[in-house]
Amino acid sequence: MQGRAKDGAGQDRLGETIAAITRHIRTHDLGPGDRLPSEIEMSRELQVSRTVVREAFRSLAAMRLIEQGTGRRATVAGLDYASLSPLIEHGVHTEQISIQQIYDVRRTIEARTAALAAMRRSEPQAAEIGEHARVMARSFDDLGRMMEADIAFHLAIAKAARNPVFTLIVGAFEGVTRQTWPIGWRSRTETAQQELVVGLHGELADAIAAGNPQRASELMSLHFDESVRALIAAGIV
Amino acid sequence: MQGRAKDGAGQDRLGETIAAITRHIRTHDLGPGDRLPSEIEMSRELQVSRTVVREAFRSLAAMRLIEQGTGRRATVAGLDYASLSPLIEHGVHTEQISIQQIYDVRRTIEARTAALAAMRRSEPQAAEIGEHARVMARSFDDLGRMMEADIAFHLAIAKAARNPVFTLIVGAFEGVTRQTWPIGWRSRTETAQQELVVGLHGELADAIAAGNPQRASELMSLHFDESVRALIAAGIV
DNA sequence: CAAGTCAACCTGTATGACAGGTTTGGAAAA
DNA sequence: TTTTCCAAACCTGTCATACAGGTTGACTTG
Repeated sequence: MQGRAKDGAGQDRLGETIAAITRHIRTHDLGPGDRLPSEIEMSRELQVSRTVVREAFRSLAAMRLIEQGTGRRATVAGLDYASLSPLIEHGVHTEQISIQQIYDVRRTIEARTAALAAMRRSEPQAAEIGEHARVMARSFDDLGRMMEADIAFHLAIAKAARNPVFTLIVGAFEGVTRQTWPIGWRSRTETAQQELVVGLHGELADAIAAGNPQRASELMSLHFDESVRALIAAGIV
Repeated sequence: MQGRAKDGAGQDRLGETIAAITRHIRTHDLGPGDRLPSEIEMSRELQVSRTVVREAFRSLAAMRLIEQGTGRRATVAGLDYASLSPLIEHGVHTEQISIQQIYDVRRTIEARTAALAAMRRSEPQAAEIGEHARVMARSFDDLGRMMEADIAFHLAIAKAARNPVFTLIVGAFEGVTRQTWPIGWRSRTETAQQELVVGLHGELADAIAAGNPQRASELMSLHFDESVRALIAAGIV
């Protein structure tokens, strides 16, 4: 064991190793799918044990900057909101975030994605959005399917907005939505209310297909107003 | 070694351990600052090696759901956007996100935080926002200080909006901002342009202090319009 | 009762080992 | 020559053990 760390630099081996890996990605100009050095290679290069390198890789994998798999080299990851959902859920479970606060953010973001989608959506995207709305309309007997169609609907709109950051944010709320959706639905006791919600999705899909950003944005805002009312009616704060 | 995993469940020890830890937090109703079991305790309980438990803890720490420190038990973490900045930076470096896309998201979000801040800010918060604007106004000779004041200004507004999710999102862009701010500033070659930008911050602070959400929102939008023009002038896409 | 001390506990890191998945070069077959 | 197939080399996942150094809490001492 020779002078490994302590040579002027700090002694935060893990942090430095994480930095070294991200630096490697940048300096080698790696993109999604490109392979990273093996753990042993990296440990030799940085003069730290494989243990530290492993924890560094794991940390990056947890943030979804890289992807790992048994026997396979780690690869640079594409953008993925999977690491955001747990963060939001954690905030909600520990009562640092309220559901209403999430809805306020979603209204703000999704009014914009709806407008952008109306301007930028491709034909297949418009079709997909419409299809999700239609699935919802015929899933009154299968709420699980309706919920998934609802989530897919909003995500498809975000994707049609052609700005991955919006997709990231909308996706971040997916986990929480899956947990609160049934509550919100059940709170809409009148059939008329339920049909209104589903109908709103259809109109929104039409506005986006018709390329009417103003109306799309308005409908999305209406949708969230209604949702917040439903949640309040269900006693959710 | 007796029947550890493989007993009906899957064999993804790491994933299961992570799930077990988050479950522990939920079932014991732990909040920020509360201590988690030690690694050895956890490994005995889940019948996995300390190695796996360590990697699980590390993964959660990377997502900032828990906090670790040498010799100390891991504790549940408060909401923190520190894990989001690297994600956004990764997206930018790998060219999956453009700076303009980030600005579009920021405009959307921050027009709303400005309006909310105008409605909800406390007196100290209004004072803090104003102070950041004033620091900017007298830092033409120290761009590092001006940049930090600018970043702090926007974050203070997000906090004054009293919705932690907005703070999370605004904070997520901090890292990227720190890398692109100087470029944007330099592209404003005319002194008049530079004074306009700084002046806008002052007016925004005033609108928030005066409790004028409409104007605060408008000013924030103007600010981002100007910023995008500056970035385009600098050749940033 | 306050301050200081120490033992028990805990995390960070290193090393070595091995199971089982993945890659890859080259041999064998077409 | 090209394609197919296979075994060796390589790689990650997990376990066990060891020890340095930070933290904590209880016990001792003033």
